[in-house]
Amino acid sequence: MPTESPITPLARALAREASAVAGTPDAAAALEPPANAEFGDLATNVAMTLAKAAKRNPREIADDLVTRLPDADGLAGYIASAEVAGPGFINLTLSPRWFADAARAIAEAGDDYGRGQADPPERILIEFVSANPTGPPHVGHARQAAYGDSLARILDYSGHAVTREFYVNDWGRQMELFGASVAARYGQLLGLATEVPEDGYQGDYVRGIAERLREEVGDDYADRVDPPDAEALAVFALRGKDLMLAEMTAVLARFRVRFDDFFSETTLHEGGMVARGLEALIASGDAYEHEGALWFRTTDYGDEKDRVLRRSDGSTTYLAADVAYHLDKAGRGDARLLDVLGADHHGYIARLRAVIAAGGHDPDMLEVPIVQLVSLVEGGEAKKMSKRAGTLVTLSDLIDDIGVDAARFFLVQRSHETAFDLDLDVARAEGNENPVYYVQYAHARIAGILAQQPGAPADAGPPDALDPAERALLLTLAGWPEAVHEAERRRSPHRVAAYLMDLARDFHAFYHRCRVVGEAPAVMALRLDLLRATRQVIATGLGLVGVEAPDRM
RNA sequence: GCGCCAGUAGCUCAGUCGGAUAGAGCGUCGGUCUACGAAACCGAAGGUCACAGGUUCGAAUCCUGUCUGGCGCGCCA
Repeated sequence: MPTESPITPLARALAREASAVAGTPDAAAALEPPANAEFGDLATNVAMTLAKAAKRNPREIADDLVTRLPDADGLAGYIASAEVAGPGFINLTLSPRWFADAARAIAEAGDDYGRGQADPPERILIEFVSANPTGPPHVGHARQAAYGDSLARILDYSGHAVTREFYVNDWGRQMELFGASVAARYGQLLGLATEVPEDGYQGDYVRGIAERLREEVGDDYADRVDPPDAEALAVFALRGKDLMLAEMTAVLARFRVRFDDFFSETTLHEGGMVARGLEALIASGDAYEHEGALWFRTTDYGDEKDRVLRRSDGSTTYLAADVAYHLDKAGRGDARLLDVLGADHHGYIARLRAVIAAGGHDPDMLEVPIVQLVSLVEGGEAKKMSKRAGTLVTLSDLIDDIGVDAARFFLVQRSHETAFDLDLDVARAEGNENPVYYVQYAHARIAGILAQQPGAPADAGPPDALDPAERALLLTLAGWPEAVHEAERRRSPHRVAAYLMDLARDFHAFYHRCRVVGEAPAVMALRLDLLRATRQVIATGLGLVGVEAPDRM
């Protein structure tokens, strides 16, 4: 069963009392730890937000409220003190009993603490990475993969029904070029003087593809690649693509990224869906002929200019396939479509929304999170990456270099809306300068203690007093459901990473101030619950961003 | 020129339904291991939140304008 934050019941009780005092039906009560811990455990601005509606001085409302709170339903026994401060803030200090009850509740909720908060739960189709199957995924794809996969995990954890899809651009001129490039490398393996086309794929990985292809077909195509015939090229393109895609899937799996579906663009063309999509747009008046080409009237939906669907030579554009693809996606029964795109595709958003709208759907069902660029820094300088020069850093290279945990944590730690520099020297470090170990170390430390101390004393009751570090740690633990909820609502996995850094910091501070083993039963019981709760939340949180939570390091 | 994203500590970045003295990691300086893991902790230095106006009890946060940076603006994908 999903379990809410232990602060939530307090907030509900507070809102009820505040409404009663102010005489207003609904009180919006923010109840959160204050900026400065000296003010108490929790603070609320409810008196100030109610002041206008109630036409009363906020301090006056606050004064009335603090006299009622300690005895109110749901609060009795939990409020150690309530004071009015500043313009009308109410500062609360909570009793040891509340901390003990809260720690126990979180510890016992296990992996369900923070789960299932989607409001409302929806069927969501998330498409991400969708790298061209003509080459290995690079660092930019790595960021999109880390973002998309983490987001999918968070959406799923929050109660949405998530499908993860990879759109395969396996059609058109680029595939022909890829086939020709593979064919040329295959010819070279047989000692022929075949050359990769000028505008083809020059990367070394094409040799690898050709080698594996040769293992499949042997020398059967020896006399058909110099010069190549059309049928041979088609075979090289198709099999090359399959091999490339298999390799891509394997690397992504290594990166702990999985997909439910791989949707082939070719099936849209061969199945007639592209043609039917264009006909539908013509029928609805959303497409028109001009100078021999077919245009999509995307300006009707807010785009800057209309876009070509079918060129004057009769061939269809990339957009035509995307019309078919998005009409298909929109008709599958999902409430929401998420297209995760790179920053260089942001100009495409208006077009995609136009497709959805022209298909008779609510354009707001489509969300397009844009993942900004990531650049690599090494030795204090930007690492130059060039596809042509072969200095592109692939996802595989990145994993080999800094490891999956560091790569995923770094890539998801920053907001997807911000371009950032990934410092390889820091990410590579296995020591204290690497943030991912800061979080993992907290988990391993707790595992070590709990391994020696199996159970808490039963019925120990709350301790007489609390250490400030205990208060801070529990209040941060109480913030976990809100952190996940925010990550889900804002499509921002980096909120989870930021939360984990905060939690790890509070735990390490707690650890240094508070011993667990050998303390009085009531103290030890609370601290063991804090350890169990912290360990669980770290494990859950790291799991949501695809990072392991080791028991030993 | 138009559009999207950004501009917060020496560096990389959090902070975005407006709240009290703006935070973290790294880096710098100084401390802490004879009790549960020092990959840790404690303390210090370090900020005109790009700039200028506006909204209000209150603005890093909302509005307007300016400047700077990244990306985009094809009958390419």
